[in-house]
Amino acid sequence: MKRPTIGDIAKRAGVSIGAVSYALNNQPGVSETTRARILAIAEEIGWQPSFAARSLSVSRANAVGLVLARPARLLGVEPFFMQFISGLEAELASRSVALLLQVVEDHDHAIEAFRRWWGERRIDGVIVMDLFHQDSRIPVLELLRMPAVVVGGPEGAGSLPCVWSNDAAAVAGAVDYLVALGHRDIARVAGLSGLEHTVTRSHAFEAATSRHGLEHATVILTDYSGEQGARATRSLLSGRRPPTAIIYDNDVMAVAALGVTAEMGVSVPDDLSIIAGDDSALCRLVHPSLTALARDISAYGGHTARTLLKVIDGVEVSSVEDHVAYLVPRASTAPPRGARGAVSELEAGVAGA
Amino acid sequence: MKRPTIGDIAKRAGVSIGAVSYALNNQPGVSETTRARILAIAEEIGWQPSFAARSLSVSRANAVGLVLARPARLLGVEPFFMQFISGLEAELASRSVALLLQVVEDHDHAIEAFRRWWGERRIDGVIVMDLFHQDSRIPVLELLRMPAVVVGGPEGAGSLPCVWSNDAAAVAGAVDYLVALGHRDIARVAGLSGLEHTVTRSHAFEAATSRHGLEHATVILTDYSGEQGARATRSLLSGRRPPTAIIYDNDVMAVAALGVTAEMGVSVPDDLSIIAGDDSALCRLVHPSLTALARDISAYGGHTARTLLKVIDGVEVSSVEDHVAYLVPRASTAPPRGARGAVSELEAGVAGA
DNA sequence: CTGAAAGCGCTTACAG
DNA sequence: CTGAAAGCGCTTACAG
Repeated sequence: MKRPTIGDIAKRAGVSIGAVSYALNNQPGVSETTRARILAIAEEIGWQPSFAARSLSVSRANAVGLVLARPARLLGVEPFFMQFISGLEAELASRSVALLLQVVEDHDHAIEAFRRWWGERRIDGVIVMDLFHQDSRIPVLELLRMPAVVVGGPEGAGSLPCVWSNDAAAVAGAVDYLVALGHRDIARVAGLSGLEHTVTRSHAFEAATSRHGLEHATVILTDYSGEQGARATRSLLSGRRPPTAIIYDNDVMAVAALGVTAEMGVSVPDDLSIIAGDDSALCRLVHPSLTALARDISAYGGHTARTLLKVIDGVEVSSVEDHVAYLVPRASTAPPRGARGAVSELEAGVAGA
Repeated sequence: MKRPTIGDIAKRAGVSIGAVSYALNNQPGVSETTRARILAIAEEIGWQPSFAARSLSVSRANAVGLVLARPARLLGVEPFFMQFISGLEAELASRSVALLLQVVEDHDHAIEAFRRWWGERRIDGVIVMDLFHQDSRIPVLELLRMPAVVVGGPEGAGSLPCVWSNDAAAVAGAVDYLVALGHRDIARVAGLSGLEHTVTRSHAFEAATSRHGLEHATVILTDYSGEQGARATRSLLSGRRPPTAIIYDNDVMAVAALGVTAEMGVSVPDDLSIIAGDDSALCRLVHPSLTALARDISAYGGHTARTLLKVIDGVEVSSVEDHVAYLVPRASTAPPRGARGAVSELEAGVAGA
């Protein structure tokens, strides 16, 4: 009933354990016939390598760590994470690398987890999500010389390799689209102010709106939660000059905004156009369905996994760009009332001519 | 630059590695003074135990596995999972047990993962989610004599310990509430037909509705996705005798239903009352906010973790009951139009007397 | 191509 | 209380 070891195989095959090891690992050093015999015996007695023993010998954990530093409350509603993790995990599993997951409160605890896991040689590398501006995790990882890949960047990733998506271009594209529809009053409800990509997106938003000569380009910062998204929306719509379009930094807040418009009697998209910053099933669930900036999040996770495995294998990797998010127009965006009237008049004029 | 081992500590302290091991593990066999000296040295040179070496010696992995067998698409939108995992992980982390996460396509792949992890002694136990009726994973785990705890049950969990919540009572309570409001036509949009708790809930729904003498208690099965939730809602509302209240098996479908009612011009809660089977931030995000069956999912995860750790420690555990979900009334439920009229007449009558 | 042996970094009886 | 040694199950130079 005890689990079989290579010693048991060696005994049965009448060879040394070294030979068994070579055979099992497809190394030269055994004849094809003995290799076949050894493999057959291993199969027969149901041998499986001891993970700990192998780890100890080759000093490799075959595992990577992911430490999420967001409250469970926010992680839960945000479809992004589970989707990213799925893609990440699928790629890792295909190379028999395990994923260790930990959820912590802040970066200090994340760093503690890195230190412990790495010190124990329990993981071969980590992936860093939710990159902050001046992120305290980066210098620690650099110091530990720990294989790591940052999701986001490249600004703020320090010397660590990163997999990123051009957020600035995506935001600019969204603004361009709204302007093309005729909007002049566009606001943005952003995520956590500490996040590097919030900074990037805000800069891009400002650049794009001022390029188009828009003046009232308000930005409100939130924690990504539906509550704060709703609050920001109420405040924008109650202002002296309410925007005719709002771009949200995720889908959860955009959905919450839809609730606020219903509550305030604001019609979407007639009175207000809404763009969700992430696209998930949520955006198609609600009515009207939400125009969104879409990306294949699962593939992004897979891309990240492959990059980390390269880094662990000692391949020199710097920054890798993933696809830019693209706009998926749905029912929540349309020309603003005024502009539509203008278009109609124009059409009428043309028709009359 | 090489990582320090207990050998290094022993050399510095001028003792044997055995003594160091005893000191580090708080075992008797060393005097307090040498223990203190050894601990100080360990601290000083930044020693951390090699996870693999320790695992190999004590033959314990200090890790548990979680294999999710749902498509990423569904995992992502469902806030339940991330919340459950957070609670689970927090409890595991507090005892320095790691969580290995894998996402697979079906139960066969899940079983394969169990076999591999267990064979490699990479985990000490697993937790089984989404228990199916006649679940193929159960007999395998029983055969492997692998520590495991089932989330759900106790029906269908076989001889495995489980942590469950009384779904039947929760559903019955929801039906009672709707009936008390005056509803007589109540439908249920259920989740995956293969899931054990779908069966349990359907039985409870039938029992409750027939106890109240309701006749048109339709049940429609779905895959939990918003798409299918929306489709089921459309079909119910387009029927010859549309229900005045619908109970959904999760929150995602209830949100989707809200989209459908908007699209069809059905007013919630005037024309239709909606109850969501899970409560998450989503239910408060939308407008009208959704009445829901609420539970502390994170605590449920923690409870599950503690139970599994007990099982791993050899404690005899059978089935453990977690809290029953309770109804959180919000804006999506109200008396049906007819009944409210009736109540008004009644009041009028009373007032007139 | 094969065997005997050292080593990975711990834990734990077993003698002193 | 302490030291020397075997053992956990592998991998990998090193001789034949």
